[in-house]
Amino acid sequence: MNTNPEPLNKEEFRPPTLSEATLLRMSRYLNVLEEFAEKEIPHISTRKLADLLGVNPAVVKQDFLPLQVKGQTGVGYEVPVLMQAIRDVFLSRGTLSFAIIGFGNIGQALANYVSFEKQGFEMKAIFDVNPRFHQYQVRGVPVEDMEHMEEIMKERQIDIGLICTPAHTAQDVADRLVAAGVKGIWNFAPTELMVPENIILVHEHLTRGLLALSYHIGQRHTFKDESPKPETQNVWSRH
Amino acid sequence: MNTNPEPLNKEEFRPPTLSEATLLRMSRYLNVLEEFAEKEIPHISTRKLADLLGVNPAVVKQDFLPLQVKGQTGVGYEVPVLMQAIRDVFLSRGTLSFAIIGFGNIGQALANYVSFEKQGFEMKAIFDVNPRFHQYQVRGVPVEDMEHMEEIMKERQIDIGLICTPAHTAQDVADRLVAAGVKGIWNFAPTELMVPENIILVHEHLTRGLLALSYHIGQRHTFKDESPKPETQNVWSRH
DNA sequence: TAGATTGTTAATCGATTAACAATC
DNA sequence: TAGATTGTTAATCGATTAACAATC
Repeated sequence: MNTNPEPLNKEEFRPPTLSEATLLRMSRYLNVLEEFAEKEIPHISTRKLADLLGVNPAVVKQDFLPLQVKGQTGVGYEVPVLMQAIRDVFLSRGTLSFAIIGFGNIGQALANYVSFEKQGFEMKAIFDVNPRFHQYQVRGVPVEDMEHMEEIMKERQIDIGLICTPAHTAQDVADRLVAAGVKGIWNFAPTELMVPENIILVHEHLTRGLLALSYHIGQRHTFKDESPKPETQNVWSRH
Repeated sequence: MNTNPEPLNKEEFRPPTLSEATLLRMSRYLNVLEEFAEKEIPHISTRKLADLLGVNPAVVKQDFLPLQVKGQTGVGYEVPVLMQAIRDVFLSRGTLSFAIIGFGNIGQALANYVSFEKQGFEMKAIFDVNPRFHQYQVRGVPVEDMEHMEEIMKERQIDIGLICTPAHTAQDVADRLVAAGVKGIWNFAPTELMVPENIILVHEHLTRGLLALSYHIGQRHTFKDESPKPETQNVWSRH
């Protein structure tokens, strides 16, 4: 991408460029660190983290390389310090606000999903075309009609839109979210979307899980079974 | 991986080994193909598919390499044929049944998520510890107490368990699912799990999306802006 | 034919893994 | 000290991309 080796001479903090694989692991590290913090376990090593996620310890070390954090040789990392360092990478710009579009099954589940708040994200609006939902509210946020969505979202300066509508209206909603000035879109509808270059688009591929499961089960029960299967001795591990 | 070039002499169909990245794209191809089938568009090319997903056409060609399907030079693939070929990779062993454990927000959303049925998966049970849910049912499937979960699941020969409980009980549920004889687990709780080698475990990392969004928005609005945006002219003086 | 696309091989790129000196 | 772990460099591996002959 960047071929000419320009010297890095600005030393102010800048979040490093992370691959999608690293980003995924980072969110998993954060889950683990939150558990450890709750249990007041003071330290954690790359080895431990790797064991928990089922990855090679070297990958954890590589992930931490660009972080603004120092571990203690022979001991590991301080849980709160490491946790903060990872959060800083993600939330360097402060907290973000979001709106949910579509108050169907998934929309309702996400509106009630408190983990988002715990991570510092604020739900500022919920929209649905169906009038029967307009009487509802979730933790103080009412379900509103979609007619004035753009104005409402601009007014409340909402950063992210969560598309929870059926697939055939998702592109339409995406266009309106762009018009409403969002910086990013999180798409839960099982369809591909077109958005301008400057909009961050994250797709939640819910059927991927089902298909991956089906594929791997098919693989295992067709071919792995050929060899051992004395109840496989239950070797517990992460994978 | 396989260095010695052993001749492929069994020509019965065997699903090829697919990477996680390929598996994810496969599920996206399927989404697109279903849309095209609905609109009765007869053909699709790797170029078109690549454009829709935002990937390089070469990656699509590579993904299709192990598929049991032939495209027409100069035309592309027949939509129904390609769709079936992809489904065959995933569902080679027939349909799978699943149970939902935990009838909270996410559990309810998944129980009502009809796409699973459309893909040929059958919901055979729903469990929750809370008695107030035991009066409910979703499309004929009642919410049952967790006490006899293992027996019920064995009896109904359920293949997959969807963990939709809070994080702190997820490992416990996983252990019981293993005891109940599932082949795979789909974990929606934000925690890492230990399961035996022979159990397929798929993790749905719901906070990943939020963090990825936050990270990319931070990146873009901090550094991409450096070029245009007149306020950020910022001539950096070295010292 | 001209234009488009498949299907494959080889080249490139990036991510994972191994290895180990430094250090608590 | 002995044992454990960090932090980094180099090697390996696998996935993506490029290129192009074959073909409709």
